[in-house]
Amino acid sequence: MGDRLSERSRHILEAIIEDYIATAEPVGSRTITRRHGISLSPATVRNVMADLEEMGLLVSPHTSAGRVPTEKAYRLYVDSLLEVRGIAPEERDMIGRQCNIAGRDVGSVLKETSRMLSCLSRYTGVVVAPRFTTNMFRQIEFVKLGGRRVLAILVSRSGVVQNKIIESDEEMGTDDLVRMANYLNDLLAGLTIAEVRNRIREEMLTEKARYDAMLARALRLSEQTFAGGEGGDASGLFIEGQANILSQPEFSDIDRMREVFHAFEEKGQLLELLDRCVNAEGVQIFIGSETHLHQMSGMSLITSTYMTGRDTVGVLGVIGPTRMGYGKVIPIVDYTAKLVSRLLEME
Amino acid sequence: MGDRLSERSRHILEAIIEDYIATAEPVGSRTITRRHGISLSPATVRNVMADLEEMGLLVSPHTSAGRVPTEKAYRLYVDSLLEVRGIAPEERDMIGRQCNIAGRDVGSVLKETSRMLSCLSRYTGVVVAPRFTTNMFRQIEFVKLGGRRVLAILVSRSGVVQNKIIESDEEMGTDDLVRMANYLNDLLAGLTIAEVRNRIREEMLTEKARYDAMLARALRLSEQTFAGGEGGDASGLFIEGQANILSQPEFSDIDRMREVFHAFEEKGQLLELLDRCVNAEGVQIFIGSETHLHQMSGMSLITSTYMTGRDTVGVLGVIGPTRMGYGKVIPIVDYTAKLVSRLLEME
DNA sequence: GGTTAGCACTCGTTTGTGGCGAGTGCTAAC
DNA sequence: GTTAGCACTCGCCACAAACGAGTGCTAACC
Repeated sequence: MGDRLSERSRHILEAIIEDYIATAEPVGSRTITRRHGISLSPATVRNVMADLEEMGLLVSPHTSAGRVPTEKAYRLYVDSLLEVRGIAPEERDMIGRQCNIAGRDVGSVLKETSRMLSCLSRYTGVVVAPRFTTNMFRQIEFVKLGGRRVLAILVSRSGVVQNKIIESDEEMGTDDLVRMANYLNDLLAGLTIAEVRNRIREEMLTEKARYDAMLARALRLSEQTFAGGEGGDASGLFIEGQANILSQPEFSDIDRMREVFHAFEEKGQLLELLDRCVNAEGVQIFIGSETHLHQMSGMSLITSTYMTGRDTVGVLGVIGPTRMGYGKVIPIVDYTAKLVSRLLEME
Repeated sequence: MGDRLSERSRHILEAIIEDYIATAEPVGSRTITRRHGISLSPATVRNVMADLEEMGLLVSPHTSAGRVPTEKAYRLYVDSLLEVRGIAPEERDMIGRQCNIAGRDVGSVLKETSRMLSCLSRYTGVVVAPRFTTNMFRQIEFVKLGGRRVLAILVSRSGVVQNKIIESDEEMGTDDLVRMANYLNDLLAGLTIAEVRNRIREEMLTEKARYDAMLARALRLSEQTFAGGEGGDASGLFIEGQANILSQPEFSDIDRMREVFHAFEEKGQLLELLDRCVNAEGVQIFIGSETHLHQMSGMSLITSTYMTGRDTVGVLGVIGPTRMGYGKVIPIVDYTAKLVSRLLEME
């Protein structure tokens, strides 16, 4: 009854988990013996199962049902039982085929990636664009709209475009706007967006700005451009294939499902969770409550990071039930992340 | 038994529809008499109901249940029974509060509008951005990315921004790109995006273009920029509040719901339907099968058009069950469309 | 001592039955 | 034309019985 698992117990546990992943039904001792490799009697298996239950790796929904793996069991499974196969060739081909960037914008590529993740995994795909603020500044342009409205267009080093409509104090000519943009492009070259904000504030305090009206105006305009974070729409979270989770038997409960969809619509908390993944390199796995999101209970998240430049990093992954085909999904996420990195190399 | 409805029948039908909208339960003769204004015995009401059923305005799910309105009944209801009240002041305020455009981009405003529609109606909000191709050209800019990649940024008259990464044949300097953009901005001023495409093709055939390498390059670059329609991500359809339809009792059937969500994810067919609304001015209503989308059976759509300029027109609206609160939703859609038009006036 | 056959037991699921009640259609009286 | 009365239909619910998958325990086996 030690905490160490015997080879046999591990084997049985693995069989149970894989059976449960495949069928979504509690697994009985009988079923296991019929399955591959295990030539023991049901009674023996039952003994082992009782042990596993005591260790907190299995639970039975009720006395006369089979056993179901706990989160702890899944954790053990992905950490030491599961050996990840490489990605299937046909999957690799499909990912490759999706990926040509010419004629598209970064946003649409990321959205398409999310869709592809959902399509291959049969769960829900998520892609988070790199935080705009950690991006390098590349270029700013101003376009005159009607009246005092000016459209500011911001391009980051990694080719992500943001635009904002700005209500300026006074009407400005097209020439003025071009000159301002040139000035700002010089001033802000090579900074991150976060640094840009500080730089603008500093610059506003200089003598030069105080006496040159045009300069002051340029700075005021840019201040508004860089104000207020990511800006609405560009929350940069692409969730695709939500409908896939409707097929999962664990979500036949309508209230449960509403909760999940609400979490998807809110995006805020999910984004927070995914943002935390930025720091860890490589594939990360959150099982059930490990996400610390109660709306996501019963769900797992597999993520990996991708890069669009030396140090601009985004996150992509797959959300599915804890009873997820980890062995299949992990290589998909891994390979996709690497491919997207290659694709968006922009420096 | 004439096809003409008596005043009394109309009154009863209206009561049935409104009761059913409120409760989602088949309505019995008894219930009706208890409701407002009708002081007849249940037996009389039953006679009337039998007539209405024969006219195809009501059906009963089974013999001992009440009656349920048919699509035909809803159509009659919105056409001649329902008198649309103005929008409630608190709703108007909420819409007004959402709407400031400064510091945001057109896309995020539209997305927010969709969210607001869903929030007020408690159904699902949809907003279609104006077709990019019917938009007037305002400005083009090129930004040099790494290697031979160029980022093309396209601004339409109405302030909508599109960007595309282009793989050019040869590496180009920043100065070249600026010069090209200037040339193209002159060339294409005042055309619609659709006209722009033809103009580029014409221009490529002129003597001038044949002997001026820079010009030819500019044209090739712009050709790629304008190729291939709306470009991926910017399908320009914003659907928000999908989770709201989960609360509707008619979608307690999980398969039914999966179908609806699939339709939302595909977007293609829905977009087609909404595109057709562009031509009709004012509020339009599609009830059930009138949408001609079988995935949308049992659902209704209320739309209105909005403008972002003299002749760039988009569509917004609400999707809900046929058993929708038409009286409440119609003014919301109407008012929102007018407000968005005012907000996005850009000329 | 680990393994296994046998067996009583548990408990969710399915099936069947009867009563209840909402609602109808019909008929006859007002 | 309207209404009361009444028999009838049919979904829904509660309860009970039969079923069966699966368990835990015990005793025998190698």
